[in-house]
Formats: sequence, C-alpha cells, structure tokens
Amino acid sequence: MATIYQVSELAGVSLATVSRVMNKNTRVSDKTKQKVLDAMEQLGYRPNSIAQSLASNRTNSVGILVSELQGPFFGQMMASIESSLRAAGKHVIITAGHSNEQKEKEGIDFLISRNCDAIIMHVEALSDEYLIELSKGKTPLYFVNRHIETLKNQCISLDNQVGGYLATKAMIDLGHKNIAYISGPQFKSDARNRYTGHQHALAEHNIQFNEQLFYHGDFKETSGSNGLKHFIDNKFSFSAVVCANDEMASGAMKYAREHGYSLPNDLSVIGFDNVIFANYLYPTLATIDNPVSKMGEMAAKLVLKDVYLHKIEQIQRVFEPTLLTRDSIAQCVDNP
Amino acid sequence: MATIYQVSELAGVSLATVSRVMNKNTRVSDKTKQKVLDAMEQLGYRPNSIAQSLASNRTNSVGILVSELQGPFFGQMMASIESSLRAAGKHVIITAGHSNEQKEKEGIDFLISRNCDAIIMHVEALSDEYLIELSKGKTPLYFVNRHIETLKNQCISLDNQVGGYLATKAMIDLGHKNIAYISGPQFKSDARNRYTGHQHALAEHNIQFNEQLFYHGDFKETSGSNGLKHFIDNKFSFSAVVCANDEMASGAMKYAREHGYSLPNDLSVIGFDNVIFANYLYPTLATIDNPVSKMGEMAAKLVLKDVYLHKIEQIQRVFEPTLLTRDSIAQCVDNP
DNA sequence: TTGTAAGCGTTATCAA
DNA sequence: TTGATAACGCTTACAA
Repeated sequence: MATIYQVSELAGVSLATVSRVMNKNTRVSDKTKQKVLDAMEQLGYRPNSIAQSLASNRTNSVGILVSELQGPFFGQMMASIESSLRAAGKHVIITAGHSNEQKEKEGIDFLISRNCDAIIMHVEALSDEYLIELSKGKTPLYFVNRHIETLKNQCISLDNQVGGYLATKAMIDLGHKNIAYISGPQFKSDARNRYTGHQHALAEHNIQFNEQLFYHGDFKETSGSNGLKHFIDNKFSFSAVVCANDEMASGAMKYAREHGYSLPNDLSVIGFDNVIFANYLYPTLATIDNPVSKMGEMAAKLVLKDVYLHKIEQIQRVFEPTLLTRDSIAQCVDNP
Repeated sequence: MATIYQVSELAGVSLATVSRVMNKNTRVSDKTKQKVLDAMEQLGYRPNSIAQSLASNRTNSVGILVSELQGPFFGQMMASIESSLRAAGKHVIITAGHSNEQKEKEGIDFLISRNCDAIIMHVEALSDEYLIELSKGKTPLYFVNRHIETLKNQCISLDNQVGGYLATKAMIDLGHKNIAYISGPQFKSDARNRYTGHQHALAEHNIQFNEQLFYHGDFKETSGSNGLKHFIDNKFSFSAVVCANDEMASGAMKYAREHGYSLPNDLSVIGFDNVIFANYLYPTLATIDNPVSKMGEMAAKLVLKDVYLHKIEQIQRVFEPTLLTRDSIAQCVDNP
C-alpha cells in the first residue's frame, strides 16, 4: 500500500502538500495539485483512515445504538441513518442495547471507546439523569424516539400521545364505545404516551375509561393474543381493540380469528407503527404511521450539521404520527 | 484523557511495560503489573483504540455487507454476527449493497478503506470471478449464503437445492400433482438452486414439469400476487403453489383469498426462509426453515478463528434447510 | 504557495 | 523481566 510519503516523492513535493491536496481546505497551485493527483493515481494511493483519525482526532464514524438489530422498526431506522451518513463519507458502527440498562450502558461505553465522533441512540432503559450526565462527556450524544427537555436539541422524537389519541379516535369515529386497550410495557415512555393519548381520546368523547378493558402487554405478538384472551375469557364486552403496536395487534387478530371472530365485523383492531407486515396481514391492519425512516434521516442530518459542520437547514425535531385506515376496522354495529 | 505515557510515569515504569500489561502476551512480574494496574485505575485510563490500530495494524473491526439493512432475513443475519463478534471485543461496520453490482463494489471498497480486519458479505450481483480476484487482496473476505468452489473455505452456505426439493416434496406427499412455482430472480444463485430442487422433486416422482405453472418472480410480495393472478387468469389448473420465499407466498395467499379461495382447502401454499411474520399470517405459512442466525454466527466464528486466531473447533460451512409444516398446506382433494 | 518538523498514542524490535 | 527508541501514516502549526 502506497503511503503519503511515496506520493510526495513521486510528485516531487512535500508530505504537507499532498495532505493539503487531499483535504481541499488550503489553497495549492493548480500545477502542484495536478502533479500530486497524478502521482496518487499512478500509485493507486488510498489514504489510511486510521492514521488520519489519529492525527486529526476525527474517526468519521458514528455509533448507533438500537434496541435490536432485527425487526422492521429498527431496520428502517438503521437503514435511513446509514444511508444518509454513508452519502457523506461517514460510516456507522452499530450495536444493540436490548432494552436493558446494563447492556445499554455497555453499548454506549463500547461506542465511546471506539472513538465515534457522535452516537445516535435509541435507548429505553437508561434514565434521563444518566443520559444528561453522560452527555457532558466528550462524545456528542443524540437520541431518537425520546424527548429529554434538558437535551432537547439532541432529541428527535415522535408525538406518541397524538398517535395514541388518533388510534382511539378512529374507533370512536366508527361508533365504537367499548374500546379495549392493550398497552406496551409502561417503563417505556412511548408506551406510556400512547396510552395517555388513548385516555385523552376517551375523555374528550365522554367515554368512561373502563379498567377492565385495559391489558398490560409487552409489545410482543404473544401479549396481543393473551390480552384478547383475557378480555374474552372474562366475558368483558367490547367491539374494538386498540393495540400499542402492530405486533400485538397481529397477535390479537390471530387469536380473535381462531376463536370464531370475523374481522373486522365482529371486532375492529388497530395497531401502531405501520411496520411492513401490517400490510401483509389479513385483513390488512389499520395502524398509526410512525415515520421512523424520516426520523432516522433527520438524526443523521443533525449529526452532520452539529458535528461535521455541514450546512443543513430545516432540522425537524418532533414528528407527528398519522392515521392509516385499512381493512381491520369497521363501523360498530352493536351500538345504535 | 490519560495516555499510556502518564500511566507509565505514575507507575514508574516504561511505556513498553504498560503496553505489555495491556496486551497480556509477554510476561511481566506480578509486582510491576500491579503497579501499572493501579496507575491505570487511578487515572481512569482507557487505551486509544485508534492509536492501537495504527501501531498494530489491526482495527478489531469487521465489515459486514448485506443487501439491505432492513427485513427479517438480514436482521437475523446482522444480529447473530454482531453479537458473536461483540462478545469477542470486535465491532462491526455495516453497510448495504442493495443487490446491485455497482453498489456492492462500492460497499466493499468502503469497508476496505476503513481497514476492516475482515469482511463478511452477502453479495448477489458480483460475479465469482470478481470475488476471487478481490480476495487476493489484503483483507480476508467471507461469504454468507454463497458457495464459490475456489474460496470454499471462506464460504458459509445453505443447501438451497435441498430446500427447494423439500418444499415441493411436501406438496407431493400431500397428494398434489399440479404444483405451480413462483421463483426468485434467476440471477441470484439461491433462487436458481431452489428452483432446481423443485424440478428434482417433480422428476423423482414422475411428475412432468409444466412450463405453464412456472412464474418468474422477484422475491417481493407483489410478484407473489402477480404470479397467482397469472395462473388464475390463464385458467391453468393447480392445487398447490410453491413460492421461493415467504414474501411471495404471503402475496400469493393474499391474492388467493381476495379471489375467493379458502386456504388451505382450495389451495396449498408454501414459502421459504421462515421469516418471523410467516407465523403471523393466516393461515400460518408452511415454509422451509433457513437457519440464517446459525449461519451468521458461524461466519463470525470463522473470522474469529482465521483472523483473530481464536481456538474454535467445529466450523460448519454448509447448512441444511428443514421443512416446517404449518396451516397453509393441506391434503389435495382434487386428485383421487 | 510550499516545506519542515512536531505531534497523535500506541506497538514492536532490540538491547540490556 | 524491563527499557529505549523507532516505527505506524497522517495532520497541522510555524517558517520560509
């Protein structure tokens, strides 16, 4: 592998000049520049990024911490972040936190130890306090799907409460009054906010919240089935079920169908997130669109702007979810 | 940030000794070792991985090139590779090739320019020749889901032909004789091999291959629907359809149902890969299990063994798919 | 505009 | 078992 030294020799200039040609920031005469470029070409020179990093104290790498490397939600997030960053010549180092405090800490430590220029994270188990403390360190931290008031300039978040509201409102608009709710784990702020939105929608339409129709799920398919089983076994009366994410909605639909419900006539179901397979289900699942890709892209832009000083305007920090009406919801027939 | 120099000063030893303590490979007296460890502790010393890389010519990073960062298939692959590698203190740099020749080349170049110690790739558009040439370079290359005879020691592959065979055989065993096939894009070797397996199963059971019942799909949901539409519109007679992956099977099922077929009684459908949502569909999709996670893990182990000289036995390079019987297939009723 | 030379924080070679 | 000291390949004052 050719080094900058060999290039400088062949071109008949100094190391520094070669470096200048590469970094385009200081002026070099066109003639010398061309000599250097030719020499590089001839030697097939490729700068050693490690040496560049050591000397410049920049690694051009951005750490990404997601809860899981699999699943449609994180897939979209990683894909959008990676492609935006890669287009700018930066690369991503990805690791998983598994929604677990210890592992999230370790993941962040790991990324910091790799000298990432910034870290974009989707953390669920770490407290605001911990993150505020951590962000006093050298590595700039950015948060997706989280709002921390003190660090609001580094946060990209979704208005989950509005999303929860929209889902329940859609059911109400279809005439449903007995609306069951299967929530996500309440230690996750998005799960809490979606639930709050649900309650607001009920309150706004003068529907008394019925504790019987609440089931505490865990965002996984099985808790969707279990939730529905719980409502049915207890003979609670309901014509619609709002699920805090699509996986649970899919579990609920599956259970309902296996127990003789015709969907959506006997039961309306709505999910949240709009993951890819929501549209593969039968009936296709109505849901709340979660603009993850856009949020990921925006996180990348934010890093490009703050850390790499790119000129980027129009940073949007809070995103709004929208309702997607599909075949799994229908007019309520029970109530007059 | 403390440097190795400050540690050496505080401990009253030379730089070299501190380095030796860190790298555990040469003997250091217990007494000096303890002094060094104490000094590190006291200063909160963290080695600078960039400097280590420059000096040692090892980055402890492994490049991963997948077709897409999203989707259940690649999600599982990345997750298994990352966790195995991370457990060994290595990190992954992930990028996407989008099944496109140019982009795959660029992706590899990019990873090489980042000085990855090895690259694990899932490439579809690059030729064997190109890869053979490329692997003469400095960076060791490993291939998942691909078999290149010349580089067989760096390949982890699935016996797709057996998989294709098993899928069709399952239909035959249920009494089906008119079996339609929706293939993947034939430039992809896995798609070709699955198709070959299909043909072998037919031949083995003396069923004449009927060209009418072949549809050339592209592994996407829509081509599953389109394929089924094609068969139906042309009034070809068939009681089963074998799809070269689960996405297409899901599209086929959707189309069938929307056109009045009762599944699986009117039509048996089988997929391939066993992606997560196959089990969410209704009816649950019979499929061929593709052990991606195990393959990813094995790729990581192979790198650990070859590149980082870990003692690892039992490297398995070829994996066998298995049949997963679920509700989307049933006994054929048309044929006596 | 160009060159000189001092880092950047390690590892690794060679003596002691 | 330890210590000097030269790499590793680049960036960046500072001088010219």
